[in-house]
Amino acid sequence: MAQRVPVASIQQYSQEHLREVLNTAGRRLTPQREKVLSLFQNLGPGHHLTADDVHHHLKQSGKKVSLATVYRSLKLLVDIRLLDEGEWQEGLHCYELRQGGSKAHHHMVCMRCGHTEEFISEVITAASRDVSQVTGFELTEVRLILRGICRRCRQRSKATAEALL
Amino acid sequence: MAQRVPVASIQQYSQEHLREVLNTAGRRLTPQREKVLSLFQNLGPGHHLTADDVHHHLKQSGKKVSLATVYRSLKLLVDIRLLDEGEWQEGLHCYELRQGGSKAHHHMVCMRCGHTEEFISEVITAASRDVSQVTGFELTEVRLILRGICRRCRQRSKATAEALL
DNA sequence: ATGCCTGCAAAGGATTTGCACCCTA
DNA sequence: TAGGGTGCAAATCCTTTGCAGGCAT
Repeated sequence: MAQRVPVASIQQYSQEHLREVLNTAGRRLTPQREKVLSLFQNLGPGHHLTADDVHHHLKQSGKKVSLATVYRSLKLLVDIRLLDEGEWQEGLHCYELRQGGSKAHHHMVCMRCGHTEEFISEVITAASRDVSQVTGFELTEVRLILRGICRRCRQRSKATAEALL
Repeated sequence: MAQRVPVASIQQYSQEHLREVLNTAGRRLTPQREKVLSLFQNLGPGHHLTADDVHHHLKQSGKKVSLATVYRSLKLLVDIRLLDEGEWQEGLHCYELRQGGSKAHHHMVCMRCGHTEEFISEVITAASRDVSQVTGFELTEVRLILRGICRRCRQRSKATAEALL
């Protein structure tokens, strides 16, 4: 297991990384963009937020960023590959902090409570690479979503069923 | 390989299946719903259409079904599990005929031309089951999307690059 | 200073919904 | 005949965009 790096460092690093990447592209590091990125960093990896979630979180923290700007920043951060975007729950476009390395992590979404777990599978990654290679496909992204009912919800419904007997 | 069943039979079967399922649920088989389902059946499996695509296709065939009804029918057909819904291309909700069996088929989408290939991987299916089992997750659906550049587009851009020399 | 960014509000696109009429079961 | 379905248009929801002023570089 990789050692956990202090949050402060991660933030520091990405803040600089962000400024650098932006400036190189002739774009700017603004307080708004910083706030959006910080939100994800403070929550830590594994959190999936919609644009609206981000807007609300920031508003509650007293950090005002307009919704339009939230949308613009999220898109930007995805371009820069600091965030990932996906529709894990039907109809909900969410963003999450991009995991440090090249590890493709996958999602397991509970259709009852919406809880999302992440996992990594070397087998699946390898299989994806194989399929791509055979097809002459240049693989950029592997995205796997398992949908179903999580353990907690299964136990809950089991308990409910028993109570009805 | 399973023997290929004549299209007519499939249609026949699903038409009846559709009526049966609907009636059982106190709902009705209408010409509109039939037209929407037929469109997918006539195109055959592997076609991904948006609600708007369906609307246009039907209009061109002289079969008028209002867009609102197309939306309502698509949702219904997904509920009945005759169609599958997915966002394979960013921001495009598409529908496709649900493959007969329990085989989870996956998608490989070219980010340049939008072409979509399908494939089946026993390895990935098995790995998904394993992960679910370990986590106590009741698996309902496995959805894998590989994004990248298809062979044709790679060759095309290679040719273009050479022409520029 | 320059011109990229922001906030606001309006525009836009996709999907849903209310309602009066229609038609299947 | 009853009540689910349809078409139409209006309403919603989510996201993008135009514009005037603001602020990094």
